Amino acid sequence: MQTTLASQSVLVLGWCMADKERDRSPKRLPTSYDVARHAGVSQSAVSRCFKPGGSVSKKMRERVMRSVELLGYRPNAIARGLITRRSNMVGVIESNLRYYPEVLSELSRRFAERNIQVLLFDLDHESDVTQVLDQVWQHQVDGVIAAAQLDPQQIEQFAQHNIPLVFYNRSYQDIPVSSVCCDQGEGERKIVDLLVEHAGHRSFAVIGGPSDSVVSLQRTAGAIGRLEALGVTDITREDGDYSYDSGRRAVRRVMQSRGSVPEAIICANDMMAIGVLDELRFRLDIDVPGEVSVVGFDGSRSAQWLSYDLVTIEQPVMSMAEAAVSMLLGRIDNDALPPEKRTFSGVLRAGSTVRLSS
Amino acid sequence: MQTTLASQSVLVLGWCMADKERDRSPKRLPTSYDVARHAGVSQSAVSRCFKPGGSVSKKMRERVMRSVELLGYRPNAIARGLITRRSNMVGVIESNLRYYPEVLSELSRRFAERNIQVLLFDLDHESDVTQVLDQVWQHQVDGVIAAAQLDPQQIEQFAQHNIPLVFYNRSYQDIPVSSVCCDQGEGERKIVDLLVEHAGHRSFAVIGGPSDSVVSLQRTAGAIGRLEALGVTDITREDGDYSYDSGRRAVRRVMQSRGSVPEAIICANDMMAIGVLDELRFRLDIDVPGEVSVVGFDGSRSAQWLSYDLVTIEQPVMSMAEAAVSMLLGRIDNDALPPEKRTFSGVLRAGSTVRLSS
DNA sequence: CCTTCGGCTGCATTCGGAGTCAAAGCTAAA
DNA sequence: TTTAGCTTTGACTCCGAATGCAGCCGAAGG
Repeated sequence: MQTTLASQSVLVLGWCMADKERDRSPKRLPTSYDVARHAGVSQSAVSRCFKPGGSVSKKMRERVMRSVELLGYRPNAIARGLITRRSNMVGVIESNLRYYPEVLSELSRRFAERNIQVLLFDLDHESDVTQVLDQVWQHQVDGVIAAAQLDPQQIEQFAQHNIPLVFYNRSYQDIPVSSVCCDQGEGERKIVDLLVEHAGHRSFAVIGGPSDSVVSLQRTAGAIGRLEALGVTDITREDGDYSYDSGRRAVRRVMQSRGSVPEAIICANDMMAIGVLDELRFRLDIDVPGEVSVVGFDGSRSAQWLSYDLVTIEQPVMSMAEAAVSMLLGRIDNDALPPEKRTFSGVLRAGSTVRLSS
Repeated sequence: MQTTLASQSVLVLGWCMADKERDRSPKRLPTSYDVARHAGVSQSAVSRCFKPGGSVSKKMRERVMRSVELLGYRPNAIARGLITRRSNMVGVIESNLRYYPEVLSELSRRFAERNIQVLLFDLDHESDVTQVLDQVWQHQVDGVIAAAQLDPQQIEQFAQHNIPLVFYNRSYQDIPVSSVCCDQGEGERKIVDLLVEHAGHRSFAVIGGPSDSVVSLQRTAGAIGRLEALGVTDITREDGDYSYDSGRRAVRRVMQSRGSVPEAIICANDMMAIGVLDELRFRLDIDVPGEVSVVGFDGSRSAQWLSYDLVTIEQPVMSMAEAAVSMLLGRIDNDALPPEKRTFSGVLRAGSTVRLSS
């Protein structure tokens, strides 16, 4: 239909008058050419008015801006992106959006402040990355923040495509790649020390997260490693999938397999810890912290709710998000910046789910 | 390594043959021209190979695809978008991301299935829309799902720009615009009927959400309207901001202002209801449901946790997300589709925070 | 053997803004 | 008044993929 319209207008207007009198179909946004024609200047001039520090006289700028206002012109980010090779979009790959909304929210806000848009890639499982990466390449994002596990080959692709990549809470020891992490192992060690040294516990259950989550592996490995280092041998291990329900189920299995309640239950995240708490209190009728201590990891909102008041490790989400954003933007502006790994310590949150021996 | 391959092949083929031997800087992604040259065909042919139903012979397709594999070519979505005027991106404007992650998660997943990317716009307050809209126009999204309030003028801009718009949980009675909603008023009526008719309550507190949230207004108006229709006059009103803490504070104010506990407290969302529950039980030492009934709205995950087991209205998030996505895509494919408003009923969730008189 | 028809293919153009370059305008000094 | 030196401006090209059109080729039919 556009074509029909176009040829009609050519017919009506005749060829001679305007050099390029393409018909702008009514619903089409005005382009820089439209503004230029309206203001009686060249397209380059319009473009320069939108470039910070562009060489334009005051008079020209005013004149152009008046037409811009009048026509409601907005520069077309797609066209700009094509020529500048900058889309002003970053990709955020996240696999547990529903459990960790704060992270995305913080990231998106900080990018928005800098006029950068977030293209969202939400994974069902961390293992689904492959299809998603294809989309990432196609959309020419300027950089990517990955809160999901990539394999070394995939990371290498980022280097080849020259797209900056910053991991959020995933670290790779052997690969030179930027990351912002909360020190999972250290956090678990703090927790174990508390449980063993201050609470005097000697029998444990460790409830891990999904097997494709490296963070979960690090947390459970950290906890178990420290327990063993302290000479604790009574450790029951069960896994969940980070969800509340899986925490409830896991604690049942713990009870079944060991026949009695351990002195402490260490969960790979808060959500499962909350499930464990509820199952213990409301289904198994076991008192926390009277009969068993329960701890989590994350420092999520709900951990602080009065019903739970969970002992956990708080990840400094704000600082981590800020770090991730500034690292990524730094690498977008200067692709010579070397990979950098930043690790934040989690903070032990006091709560009432651990029985401290007095 | 891919790049190495590419330049090698160029080297082998020699310079003379290609008319436009522009230097492809090493880290630059291969373009359709590179593929064309490598396969010894025209750029149009490459392009056609990526168009479903494109007119290409089997032999040609195989040949091109071999080069595509070898060079690691991926069509550039930006360039494509410029010429097709389709970015294959939709904008999602959301203001309460941290409270309602499921919605975004569901939307994003369903769009991803259809190979459409989500450009995220997260607002601090619903009132911040203006700046965000500018970004929306610039990025040439194909459509927008708005879980935030827009004013009529802003809605009109979507029409002018010919960008399909579907509201999620915001409705406008007088303006012809598409929306998917949960019937807030009906939900509250169900709740009030339960509290008045089955529980026999006659004194109420209503805790509303932030004043710039229309959904909150609809909910509180629905509740209060029904209460008055049933002849209830003892209604205390306080407002929060949807957060847990604001729920706790609000219930304190309720107690202060009326001096005693009402028979039931109706909250504009689950999060505040949970705050109310915790404050009542752990700070004010008031039994729920023994001394007061508490109800929420949303049907969020945490409402179902055993510690709360909240009576609430469950919004059919899956159906609503699916509806929103298909409505939007429908209007993107066919801009003649008229506005459509779809309303889903919420489902009353039984729980243990209401004392039913036997 | 020639024509016709349909399927493939390549050429050239298009999308909208950015940047290069040379020309034009302006100011100030000679 | 002239000229050097600077700022401002416009013409033109480019980014990378999609597509209308014309030409080409092969198969089938006369």
